[in-house]
Amino acid sequence: MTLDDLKHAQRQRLLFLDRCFTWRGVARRRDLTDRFGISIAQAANDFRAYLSLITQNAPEYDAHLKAYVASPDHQPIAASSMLDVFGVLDTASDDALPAALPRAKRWLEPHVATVLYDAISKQQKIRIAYTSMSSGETAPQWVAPTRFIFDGESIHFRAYSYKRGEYRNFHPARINPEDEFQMDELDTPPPFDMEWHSISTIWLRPSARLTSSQAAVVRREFGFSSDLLRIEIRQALEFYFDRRWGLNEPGARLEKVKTETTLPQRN
Amino acid sequence: MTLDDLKHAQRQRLLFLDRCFTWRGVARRRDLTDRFGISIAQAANDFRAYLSLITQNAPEYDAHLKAYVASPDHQPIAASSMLDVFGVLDTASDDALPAALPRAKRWLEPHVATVLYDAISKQQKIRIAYTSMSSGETAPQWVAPTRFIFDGESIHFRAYSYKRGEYRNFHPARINPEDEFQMDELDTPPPFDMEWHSISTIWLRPSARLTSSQAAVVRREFGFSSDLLRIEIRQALEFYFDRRWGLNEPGARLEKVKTETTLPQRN
DNA sequence: TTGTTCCGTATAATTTTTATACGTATAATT
DNA sequence: AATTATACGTATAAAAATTATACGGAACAA
Repeated sequence: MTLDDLKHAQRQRLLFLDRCFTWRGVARRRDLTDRFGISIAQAANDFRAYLSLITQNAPEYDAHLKAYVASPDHQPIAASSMLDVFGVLDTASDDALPAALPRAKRWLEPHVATVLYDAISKQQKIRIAYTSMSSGETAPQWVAPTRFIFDGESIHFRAYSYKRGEYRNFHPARINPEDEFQMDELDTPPPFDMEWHSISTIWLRPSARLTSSQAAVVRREFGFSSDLLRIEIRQALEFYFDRRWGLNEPGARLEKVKTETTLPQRN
Repeated sequence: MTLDDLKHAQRQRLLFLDRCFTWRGVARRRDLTDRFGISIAQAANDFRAYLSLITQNAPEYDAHLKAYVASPDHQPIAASSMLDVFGVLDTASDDALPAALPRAKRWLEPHVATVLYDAISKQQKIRIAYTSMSSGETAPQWVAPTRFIFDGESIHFRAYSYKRGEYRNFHPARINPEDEFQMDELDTPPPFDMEWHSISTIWLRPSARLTSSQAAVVRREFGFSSDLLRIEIRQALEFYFDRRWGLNEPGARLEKVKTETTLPQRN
């Protein structure tokens, strides 16, 4: 049996169990009943199902701890994001304030989102009143949105700008939400989005001013042991990269070595 | 009936539906069957359940679109994170590269995490070989970890440092993972963590150099209409705030007006 | 018109989950 | 040493959730 044979709900529970074993090292039926509101009988079931998936280095029950303990060589069955990991490690505090830093609540107007989603779905162009952050002016323009993008903080969208004659990344917050959002058929399909389909490969290394033991920490933190860390990204998103990775900050611990861009294979 | 009366699995599905209506403006049974692997009969069930929760401005079926369409005044039944919103807006691309910017894969050694989790659970002190980023030196020290914290990028932990005689935030990547991690009972319970239980209130405003229409965009983006944006945060996490919110970056659009700290009420 | 694709409903069959009872092991308490 | 509490396990019947299936309606395209 594999994870894919399970129903979505149980798969979520086994993935949670997997994260408990990987990051906490221990798990109890209680963890499942608390998180998912299932009965202890079902939780026992889930443990059995999880253990049947693990062939090597399976967790074992420790009667003294009254808990299952992961093997020191435990291999997770799925990768987890840092947020998932924190969800498992955070000792549920009942306090008002969480142990996580609040992120900026970059707000997206639901109405603006639905209008853009509509234009993308129907492949139509739309008239928006867009405020330039360089000039501060707000002017209407026609754009043909193609998709939403995410820079890790807020949601942007990619669209063909008739004003500029090229694809650009737009920020929904700069659209006047009171506007009427006129929509219309495309007269001619917008061109191929070369930047979107090109791949930029960015090579990074620990900042040169770091000592070798500091550089070792940086390698550990970013999970690479070779000389350089290699990141692949759509060229259209490269603009957001430096800020997202904090490369321009005073104490930056990584620095860019080089960037290569590969054009798409057109068939 | 309310959301809380439902089983976890169905609640997740209704929350997903809610996000579809809020951010896409439309939803179909197909969306549920694709995402959760349920049958269309069950998806129809879920729609009925969702609609029974909505008393005002409920979505209605549009026979032309062959989809349920949210009312223009649709009120979401739950808040969503930007990541949740993007999960709904991202038009599932089969491409190799996603439409989201990769975030730095801040790596956490599972073994280090389990050892720290163990020390926190058992309320013991632990000896770690910790590399200072200022001096670059690696030296052993005893700490009493109390909890994990999350700055949005990577996971840290808070611990009482016997070397410094105070609580500090530590970074797991700076611990030498090859170490033996000696553990021991606390001889005396560590003191009250004043910084953790104090609340800092930070007031922000659109950067002074912005025009009024640019400032309006910033207010829209951060979701406030009053003069100042007020953020509450644990004092212990204040250190991470400026970087997380990009206040020190050249083009920062928000600036700090003032910070007030409230000490905890001791009973 | 026909076929397709959405939506809906209803029923029986199947699967998942719960409730319950009972047994074992460990540790703390009496 | 016996008792209690709390973990764990198993097994069974009952309840709930979900599926499979059939059938009907509306919109739309060929």
